[in-house]
Amino acid sequence: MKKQPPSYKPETCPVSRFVAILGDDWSWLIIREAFRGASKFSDFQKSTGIAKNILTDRMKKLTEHGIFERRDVGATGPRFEYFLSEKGKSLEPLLRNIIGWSRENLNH
Amino acid sequence: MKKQPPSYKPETCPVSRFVAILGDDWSWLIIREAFRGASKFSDFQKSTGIAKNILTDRMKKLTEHGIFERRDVGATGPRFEYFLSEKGKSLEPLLRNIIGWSRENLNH
DNA sequence: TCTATTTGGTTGCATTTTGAAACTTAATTG
DNA sequence: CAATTAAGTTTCAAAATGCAACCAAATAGA
Repeated sequence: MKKQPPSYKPETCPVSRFVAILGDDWSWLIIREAFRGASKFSDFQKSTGIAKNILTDRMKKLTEHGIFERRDVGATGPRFEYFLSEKGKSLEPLLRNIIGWSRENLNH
Repeated sequence: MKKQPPSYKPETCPVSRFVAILGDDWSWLIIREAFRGASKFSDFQKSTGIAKNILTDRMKKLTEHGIFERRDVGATGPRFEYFLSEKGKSLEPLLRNIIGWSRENLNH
């Protein structure tokens, strides 16, 4: 999404700001896993199947935007835990809506 | 999103099915424009700023998934109108949620 | 203490998707 | 029947994605 005409500049358009962060293939799956209890990098990586470099980018982006927080949990090896911030948790109703709409409208 | 482990196969995961269709940079902006009254190819193209070839792909995809319907409206030149199906209209609460969440949580 | 192990990443490169601009096609108006 | 209009297509460059191999920090165990 390179070009943005006046009506869709992130400064003035909530939908534009939304898709800039959550409008991709993986973020919602990552967030859903978090609600299910995932917290370690490897949790997300294994359960979603996302490539490691892409997961690194997404967690960084979501963390920068305050949806996740990254915490050091001293254990063997590098040891970080990603957990949903209050802002992240506030996505739960939206996630439920997505799941509900999908179940009703996207037949497999 | 190439690889999909068992727990995220579209057949069994509503979130996966959702992002496969609505998890991209443009679809929500297109849908929002439709709720605002856009209907012609050029309406969507001008108001969002999306490249024509990408818009072609998105409208095709959204139409194939029953969110838009394409109708011939005989006027000068090629003359199609894209309008939201019932399924498309059923996205309105979700769109409102997205806008609301974005306004409250994504500061510009 | 020294080494092996366990994460959580990076890097390099191939493949896919996106974007911009120019071009094409179909229909219609004058 | 030519000019116009709208909806695409095509071409090619640039960016994002995916995979596999590699690296690095920290602890556990000997």
